[in-house]
Amino acid sequence: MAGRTVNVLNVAEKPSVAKSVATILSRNQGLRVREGRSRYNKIFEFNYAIRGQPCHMLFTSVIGHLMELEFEERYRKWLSCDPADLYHAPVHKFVPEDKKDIKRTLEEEARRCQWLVLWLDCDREGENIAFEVVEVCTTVNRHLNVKRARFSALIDREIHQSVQNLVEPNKWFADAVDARQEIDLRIGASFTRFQTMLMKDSFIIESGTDDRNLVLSYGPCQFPTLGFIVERYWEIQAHEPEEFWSINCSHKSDEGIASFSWMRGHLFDYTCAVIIYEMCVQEPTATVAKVRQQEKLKYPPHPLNTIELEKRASRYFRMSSEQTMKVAEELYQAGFISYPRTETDSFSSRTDLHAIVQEQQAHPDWGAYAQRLLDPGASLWRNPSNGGHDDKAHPPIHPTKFSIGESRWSQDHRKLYELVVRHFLACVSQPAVGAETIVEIDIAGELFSASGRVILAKNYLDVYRFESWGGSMIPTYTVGQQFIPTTLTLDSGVTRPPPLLSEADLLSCMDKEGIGTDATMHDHIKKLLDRFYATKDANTRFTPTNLGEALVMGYDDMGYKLWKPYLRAVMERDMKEVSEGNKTKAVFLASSLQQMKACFLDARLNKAKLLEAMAIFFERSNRSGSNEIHTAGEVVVVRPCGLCQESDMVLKQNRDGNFMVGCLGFPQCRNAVWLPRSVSEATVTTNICTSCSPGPVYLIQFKFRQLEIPPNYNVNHLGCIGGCDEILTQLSEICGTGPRVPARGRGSTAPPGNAHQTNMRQAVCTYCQETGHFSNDCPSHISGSRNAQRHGMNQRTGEASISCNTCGTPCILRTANTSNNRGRKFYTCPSQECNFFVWEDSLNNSAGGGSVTRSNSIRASNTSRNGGRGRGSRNGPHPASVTFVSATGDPVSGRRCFVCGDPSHFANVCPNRGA
DNA sequence: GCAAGGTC
Repeated sequence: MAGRTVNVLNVAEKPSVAKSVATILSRNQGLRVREGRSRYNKIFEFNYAIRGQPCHMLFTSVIGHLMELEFEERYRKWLSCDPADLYHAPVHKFVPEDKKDIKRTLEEEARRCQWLVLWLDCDREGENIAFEVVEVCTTVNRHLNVKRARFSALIDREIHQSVQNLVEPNKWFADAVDARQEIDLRIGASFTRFQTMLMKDSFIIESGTDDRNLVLSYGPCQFPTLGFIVERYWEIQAHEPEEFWSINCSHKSDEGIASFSWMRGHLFDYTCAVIIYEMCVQEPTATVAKVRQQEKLKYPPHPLNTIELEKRASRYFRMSSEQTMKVAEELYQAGFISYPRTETDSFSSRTDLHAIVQEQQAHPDWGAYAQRLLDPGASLWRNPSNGGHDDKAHPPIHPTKFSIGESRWSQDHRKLYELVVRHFLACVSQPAVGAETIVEIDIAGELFSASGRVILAKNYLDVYRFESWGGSMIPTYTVGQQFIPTTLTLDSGVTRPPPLLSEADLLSCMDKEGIGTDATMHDHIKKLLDRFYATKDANTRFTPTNLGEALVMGYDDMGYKLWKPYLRAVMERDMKEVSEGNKTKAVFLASSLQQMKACFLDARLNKAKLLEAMAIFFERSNRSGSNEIHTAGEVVVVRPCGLCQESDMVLKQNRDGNFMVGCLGFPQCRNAVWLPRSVSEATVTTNICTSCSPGPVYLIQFKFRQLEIPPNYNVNHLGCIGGCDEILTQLSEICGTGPRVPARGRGSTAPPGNAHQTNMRQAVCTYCQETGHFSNDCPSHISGSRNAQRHGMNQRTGEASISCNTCGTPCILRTANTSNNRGRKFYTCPSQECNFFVWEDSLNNSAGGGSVTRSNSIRASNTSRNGGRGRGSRNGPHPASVTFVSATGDPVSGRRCFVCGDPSHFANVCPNRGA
């Protein structure tokens, strides 16, 4: 159907694509360039034949979306309408001022063309932009023949194939985006106006910004992002440290030292751990059960996409995702790296990977590595792995131009270019190879293992300096070999809360839940900082501000999961339905907006929840004299923190009204003393306690609620939280302390209307029973080893009624704090030598004979037989060799039950063992 | 003064 030459207007999504495609199609022959109305969007001209039809091709571009969506004028002013009206207020698309010149170029060129070919990116947004271009062009030329070019990479064959097989634009794809835009706008604008006006009227909000500019925005991406941060923060607060025990063993020989860890990991039940430990100590000979040697590979990363670039730049350089994208964009604009906004993490088989490596051979730092890669004799090359993502539009991020660093580059430019190059070189390299040895030993039926690793070939790790693979040597062992452990200890530990979310963690959460796109995730993160919803520390970890926490808490109290990723997930599913033609845009819009409007109206009805949550952190603006004792920001120091020894401990009142004295170093330091629930008022005085340390410990004037304390206690009390105050201790025990209900944590299904808790659990040491620290931080400890612990006398319950059967020292009565036995009392010997332990309730149980002497304590001493006093000092090294002796000083030989002393069985099967 | 999505 060859005939008269037709003029074809071709439009790409960005200038770089217009240039690339024009260059490919023209084969760089007769390609002319001229200026358009917009300085960024050139117009390329050349001749081409589409299916035999001679064409004069004009190739230009837009810069992403050409149009924006906006409410009609009369709804634009914040006070012009009820925010609820924004769910049905008319909206229209328009070309914003900064895109007008692009529009004019399109109009001018479209007038003289017969065909319009759309070269927008082949995703939903691209299809939507295509329809924006169609609207602009067909408005001035109704006779345009509109076609779509589908291409998945800027590669010659693909582009030529694409132009010879033009298709129709996909309206369903564009519709899905239209609907998303409209829903985002209506939800965002309505909630933002509502909550901003509500809060600004009600509270004094310090946000570091001018009150006039304070906007409390709500958005379907920014709020779930904030939700991730708050949820983690709550998880940390709700964490209840739990003590656990593990048995550890080391063995030193001429070849070095091996640390064996218990293959059970750890136990939360102290008694069980002691019983097993005792079995080990009775028969301490270790027998090597298994020696496994295997080759281990550490693979290089997948090719680099945007999210990985952001995560790695954050991890390796602590660069913010926003800065990373800004620098990457500049490197891309200057031609040094490929397009930085890509989901793709696998290279097309058509990419000339060798050519990219070749370019890097001259680099002073990694040039030699690039040369080795290209040397077939070095066998370093490996085809890159496939990460499983492909946006069909862009390749993984890789270097496109060699540079030893340009003079105008900042440090960040240098770092990011280096990361892109090294990552690429790593991708085409062999994995690192290590030889791993795992040794398993058996002590009295318990298994322990130790491992060592030798790196045989670093391979990709030679160039990818950001990753490492630790190696450690252990002595050689053979199966059946026997030895006496150098140390065998029962150690305690405590479970720790997870850390605050890092930027890399946050990006992972967003990626996993589909919040934002690779090109926008960093924007959402930045928005949270700009809105003062969250802060980021030097380690790139995020903490919600009071404002951020209050907003999430308020909506959560209403029972709405507006701060969860579900809303976005549902919208994403609906968008997919629309883009596949299974649901119309009208149906999606109507149902979604109806639901959201109902949610909005309900939220507004329940605004008291939002106000309540805000009132926890902020002062009411319409009340001058708050009757609350401690408002946000007020800091009243009670004492220096003895745990972290860095910060002060201050008096605080939690959301539930309970008082506590907590460390300002929270959440890094979790030292806290909860005060009795019956306290109605607490004021720090200038009086200083004469006995508690570290001081000064300021006395607090308490007022108790009369009805909540026994009649023999005074309503007013000047007390000390340092541990010396019997009255405070007694009232804490009688009235209880701290939160009344568990704090919300991940997946909490707490019904709306719950009182809120911070639940910074009261720290109570299970050894000395003092508040303010856990047993692993107990000052009474001499070392972390259970075998060498000295227990402080319990001030409250120190009245020992029984004595240790080994040393005769009066025992202390303590309270178990493990999940299985919480609240149960037991006796232990305060001596560091004895491992005496007995449940209080078992003493009254006649089945066990009622005698504590049935317990067979064990001690470990060094060979000098000095009674063990020479070992276990806080910093002292372990002795070179240790033999185990029984309580009587005889070498341990026979097996005896720890509970009843019977040599016929072990304690774990003892018929007399307590529950 | 609101959203999220493109991109110079």
